[in-house]
Amino acid sequence: MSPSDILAIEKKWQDRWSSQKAAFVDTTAPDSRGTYLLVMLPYPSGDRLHVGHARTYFLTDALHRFYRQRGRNILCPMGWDAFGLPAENYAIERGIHPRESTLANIAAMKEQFQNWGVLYDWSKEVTTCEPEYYRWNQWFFLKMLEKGLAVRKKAPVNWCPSCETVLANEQAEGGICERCKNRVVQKELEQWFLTITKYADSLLSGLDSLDKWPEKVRVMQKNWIGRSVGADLKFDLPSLGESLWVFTTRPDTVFGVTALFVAPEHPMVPRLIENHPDRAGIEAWVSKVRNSDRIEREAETTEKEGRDTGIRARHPFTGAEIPVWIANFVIADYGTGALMAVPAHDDRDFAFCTKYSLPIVEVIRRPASADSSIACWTGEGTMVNSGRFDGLTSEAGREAIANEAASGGFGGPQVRYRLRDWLISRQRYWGTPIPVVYCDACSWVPVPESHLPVVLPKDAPFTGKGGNPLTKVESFVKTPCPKCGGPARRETDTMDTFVDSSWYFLRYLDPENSARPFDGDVARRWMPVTQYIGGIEHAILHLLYARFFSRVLKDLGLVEVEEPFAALFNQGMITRMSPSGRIEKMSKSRGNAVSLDPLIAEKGADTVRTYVLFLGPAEAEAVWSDEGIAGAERFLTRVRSVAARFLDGGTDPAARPAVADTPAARRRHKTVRLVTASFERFSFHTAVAHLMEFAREVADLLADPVADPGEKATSLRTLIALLHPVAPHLAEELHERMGGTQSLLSGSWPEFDPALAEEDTVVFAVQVNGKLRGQLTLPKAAAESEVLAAAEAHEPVARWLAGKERVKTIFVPGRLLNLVVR
RNA sequence: GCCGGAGUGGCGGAAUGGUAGACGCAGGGGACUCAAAAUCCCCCGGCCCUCUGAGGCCGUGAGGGUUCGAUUCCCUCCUCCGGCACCA
Repeated sequence: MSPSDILAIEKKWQDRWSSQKAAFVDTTAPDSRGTYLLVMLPYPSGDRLHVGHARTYFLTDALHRFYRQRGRNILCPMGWDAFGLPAENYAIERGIHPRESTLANIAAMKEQFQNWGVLYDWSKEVTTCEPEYYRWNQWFFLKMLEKGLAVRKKAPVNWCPSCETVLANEQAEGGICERCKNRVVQKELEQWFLTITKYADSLLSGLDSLDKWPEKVRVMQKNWIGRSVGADLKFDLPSLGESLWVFTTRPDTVFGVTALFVAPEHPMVPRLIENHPDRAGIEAWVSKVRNSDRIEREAETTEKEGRDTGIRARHPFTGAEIPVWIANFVIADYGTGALMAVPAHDDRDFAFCTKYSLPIVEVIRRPASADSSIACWTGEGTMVNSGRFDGLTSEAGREAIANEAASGGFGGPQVRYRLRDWLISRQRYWGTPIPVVYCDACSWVPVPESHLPVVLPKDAPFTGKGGNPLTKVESFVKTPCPKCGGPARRETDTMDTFVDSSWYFLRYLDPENSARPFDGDVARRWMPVTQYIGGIEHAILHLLYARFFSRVLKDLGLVEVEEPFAALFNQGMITRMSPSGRIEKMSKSRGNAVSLDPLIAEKGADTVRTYVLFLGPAEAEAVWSDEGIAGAERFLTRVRSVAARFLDGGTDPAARPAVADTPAARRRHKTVRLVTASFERFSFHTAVAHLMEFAREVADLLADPVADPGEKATSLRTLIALLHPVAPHLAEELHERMGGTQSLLSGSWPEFDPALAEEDTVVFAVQVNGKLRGQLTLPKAAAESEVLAAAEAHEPVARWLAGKERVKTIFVPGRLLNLVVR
């Protein structure tokens, strides 16, 4: 068959699947329910999708088709994460409006999906940059405002000078902008936040129920949430008539406190230094620290620095006077932004106090077994120099001190999280307008629900200068105050695009709904998502936000489930040798991407799909090799020629086997069992391997002139049906030529008989002292005595038994006999 | 540093307590062909042997352990990859 024939057949089936709406599911029908298979929605980028991207879609499609063949009612939708910075930057560079380029990209990607033969229920398509979608972002925002879950507050935030916007904590990990990889700087700004921290405990404990999520992702989320158990303690500042709160995980070391450290951003800093003789010098130092970039400031290697405020605090237990310092390493928005320094038992405090010659007091005696050369003991031990607490273990001490603080009214047990509130304001055009109006008289006022959507104005000056183009669209900015009717200004910040992806899977279920974001009853029947598939890069960001949204929606009474994704699968990335000589993630910018379109035009989508699935375990990284595809190509060619030979031979394609139990039937049943199990455990590469093996067996069977015609036809039909998830075009075509009148997509998966799926004769391994000494072909059901008799009569085994005393015999039915001799 | 994951032929990998290397790539040999391509068949971890065999020994990062039997379970170590990292 020529390449053009192959492509023509692929086109024929693609057209047929799409015209017959093969993937359509009526989710809104009163009793509809089923399996929800979801793949992370793509960002419609201007670059065409390459091989590295395709893996997710191919394996999702294989599952989708497999489950359809097995008769499940399965929903697999697709949509577009259409807001985002690249489109806006493109507008600045090329003068093409983001909407225009985005819609063009969507059309191009959709065509690619069509050419790959991947099936989606396009009637559910969601495009997040459309007002019909983002109006519900605005609606959720208003609901969250009502509930106090959306708040405007001043906080230290990450500002990316290159993207000219603030970023959420999750999007500025390690002080690097997640998008452009530039360094971010700290700024103190008033911004909109979603109070994800209110759900910290629920987000953490919910992880335990996600037993079908990769352990890795759960651990990453757990660490990100960062729950710490300890105590809050109050230190009075008698000279100011105020007090300073600290959080510590080690209340047992409280008697070793020799200083308090506050963050340069701490609100009390101005008061602490107002009477300091070198106030100007300290202020200069504070602002220098505050303006430094995060990566520099948070690096562990950064030199610890501080300034003594001159203010003294009173130790709540000893009454001692201890100095209050401003320290550069104290993080403002963690805990209380202040901490108690215990240099004897904390490495950081030790480094700081040594540098500034602050006293070091040991209050935890290390266990006798511990290394005595370590200057700063941060482990557990026994309390000493701690008054009446002496002798307590660290563990008991933590509780005792915290309780003492509680009863004394100067603190108590406390749990703190590393997680920060989700900063959603973005000073960019291409996003969901935040539905708020600023009025001189009324402060900020929410846009009334009835005025939604606040539509993003089409015309905006994309100059790349002077920040957000939205601020320059007067017709958008100027608006009457919804409360007093006076002149007011609209909020020009837009929402983080992760808001869009936090609930799109709910909109898929009911995309036409114009009265509500989605129907609650539909959501009740289709949530949670049965299987979610996507890249590990979203382990924290998207998956955490979506889990947060689900909780909020549950509290709003819109959904019933707290966890939106029952099972998660992260496919491994595809790598390839770069021009630099390294094996790297496939990407256009690294110059190692393999374009899909030409490859498909040359070899057909089925071949590319088969090879990509065959590369290796789907969850592991896979190295692409240009030569390897030959194997997939040969395999499909063999299937074609085997089928052609059969069809030319004039045997009835619908024939059934005359006898149920034949060696060929056993191989067939076994293959069905193996391939079914492989798909069930996402082992696509072994599924293909079993199919390759079976294709050879079928070829041999068809070449056998005396074989049962019914067996031949059935084996070939089985091969075709099993091949469908991997190479659907070829499978559908051969199925049709074999007389199939209905698509393989509906309920065509072959059943297997467990009794026939096992070989009836097997090769028994005979071991002597655990070493293989012979192989005996015997009935699978052979009893121990039969195998033993055969083994003893078997010369190579007998040789090892001669003159030895038999100590023990281990028999594994159907597998092996091990004779232990002395 | 802490937390995950992984180390198996020339290469991708299979086998999760029971015959290590399924399936495929690359390589070698053969058939077909005037020839080539394609296709088909065979071989393909290393070493050893005057019993060339239904032969022996070694072999799944290294070392130890449990077991009749370990790629698989346990301990120690090495290497690589990923994540987090001044969060008190």
